Amino acid sequence: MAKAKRILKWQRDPEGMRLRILEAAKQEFAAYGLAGARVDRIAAAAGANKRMLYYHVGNKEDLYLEVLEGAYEKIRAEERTLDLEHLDPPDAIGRLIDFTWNYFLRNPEFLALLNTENLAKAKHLKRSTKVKSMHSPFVEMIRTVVTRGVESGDFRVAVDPVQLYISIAGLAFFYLSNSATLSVIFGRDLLKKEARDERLEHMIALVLAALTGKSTAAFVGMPALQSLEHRVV
Amino acid sequence: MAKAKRILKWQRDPEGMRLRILEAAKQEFAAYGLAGARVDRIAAAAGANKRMLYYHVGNKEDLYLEVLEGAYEKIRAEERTLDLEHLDPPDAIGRLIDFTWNYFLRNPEFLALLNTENLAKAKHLKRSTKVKSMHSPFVEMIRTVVTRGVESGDFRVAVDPVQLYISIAGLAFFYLSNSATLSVIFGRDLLKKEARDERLEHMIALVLAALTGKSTAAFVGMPALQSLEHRVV
DNA sequence: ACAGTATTTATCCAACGGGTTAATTTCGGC
DNA sequence: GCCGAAATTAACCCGTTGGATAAATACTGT
Repeated sequence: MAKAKRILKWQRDPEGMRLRILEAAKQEFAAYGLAGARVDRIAAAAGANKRMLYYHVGNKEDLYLEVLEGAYEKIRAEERTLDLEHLDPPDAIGRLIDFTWNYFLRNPEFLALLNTENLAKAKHLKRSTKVKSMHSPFVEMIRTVVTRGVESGDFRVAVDPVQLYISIAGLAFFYLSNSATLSVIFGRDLLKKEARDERLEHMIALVLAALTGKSTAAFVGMPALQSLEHRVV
Repeated sequence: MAKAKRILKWQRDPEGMRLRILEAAKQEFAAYGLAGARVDRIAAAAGANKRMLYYHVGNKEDLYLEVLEGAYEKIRAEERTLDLEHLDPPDAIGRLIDFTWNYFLRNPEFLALLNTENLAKAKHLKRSTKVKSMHSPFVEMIRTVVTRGVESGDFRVAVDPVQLYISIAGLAFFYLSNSATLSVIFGRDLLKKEARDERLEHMIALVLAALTGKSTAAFVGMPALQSLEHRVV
């Protein structure tokens, strides 16, 4: 966590301060939820005085909403860099699953923030004009991929793209978001490398088998697939 | 919420009081999370004096753990009544999905409690000897169903039962737990009757298509399946 | 009856936590 | 150089909240 630079007494840095506050707030809200988050801790982590939060952003809920909006903006931005258009339909779906999985892995705070917001019954999201205008490009992407797949004969059947999107997200989200309790229940560490690889393989195999009708690696015991993801953004 | 009976002054009812406290606590923790829950609200909802919580259960965290344990006990009890053994493998999987879906629908607090516990990185669950000894019968159930399915030729491939269980739970859990934010994002009410029916159909079709290799209703546009669930417990 | 214990009520309080007030310091423009 | 707005700090306010104390009341066994 970047500490405030105090060369002599202090320096002005409004933009930097704002960013540090939002980053600290993201970590805090992700770690403790909205009610559990502490304004003082955010300020301390940001290397700021508590008063700064109110000066630069607003009260706790404003801060929370801004963090949430930022989280959505970030994933939407990355989603847009994925162009599934010129991939083979099965590859496109595999890539989508791979991206979703790795995005969640790389951004665990995003999962926690979504859970927090759902606990609040999306109260803040509903008020956010910003987020509502950022519709995910995925649904249309998926729709065209599915259509292409059906036309080419790669896919046996058409699926509602919203259902498919929720399914793919759900397969990844639940595993990661609930890894703590699941690891206790099943008595094995679901976050260790091998377990993560196995999970990705399973998800891709499950979805592709359903769509194409052909079995793939995880279902017939082949070695793990290489992750398709490269650095995005 | 059952109010304390005050016929004349007050009556003793330790067991009833305890149950009312736990029920009220469950609702409160599910609605606000651990940090957001208020001890006074729990007491009020239970028709009890706040002191009773500490007398009958313990402090806030003890109360929370007891609620969590109760939630696990309840689902495990219902799970045990489902015997998938003498069903056709595909029917058994369908029934499992149907049960999971409807259990989550009937017990939304369970979803919220799990999320809360995962936010706490399963800290309480780890300490609970009670929960750790209550393993879900599903994993073994699924293992034998899958084996039978492969032997009978109904299923093309063997799957790790833990992966399959997590996938089935995830398909249902994510949809329901995140229905608030997803409904905003997609601009449609995911909890209305038709949407719920459609989701169940989709989940069953997805998993069975992957396992059996045959397309089913949702994938070819047939009318909705009837829910298989009957009252349990 | 009555003694003793279990259960419940009525208050209280110290710490916490979000938010505010007011004073201080930096720095760009003139 | 210096003025005024912007940025930052320090200190405080005050309602909330988890938890505690102590007194009152109901029930049980004898």
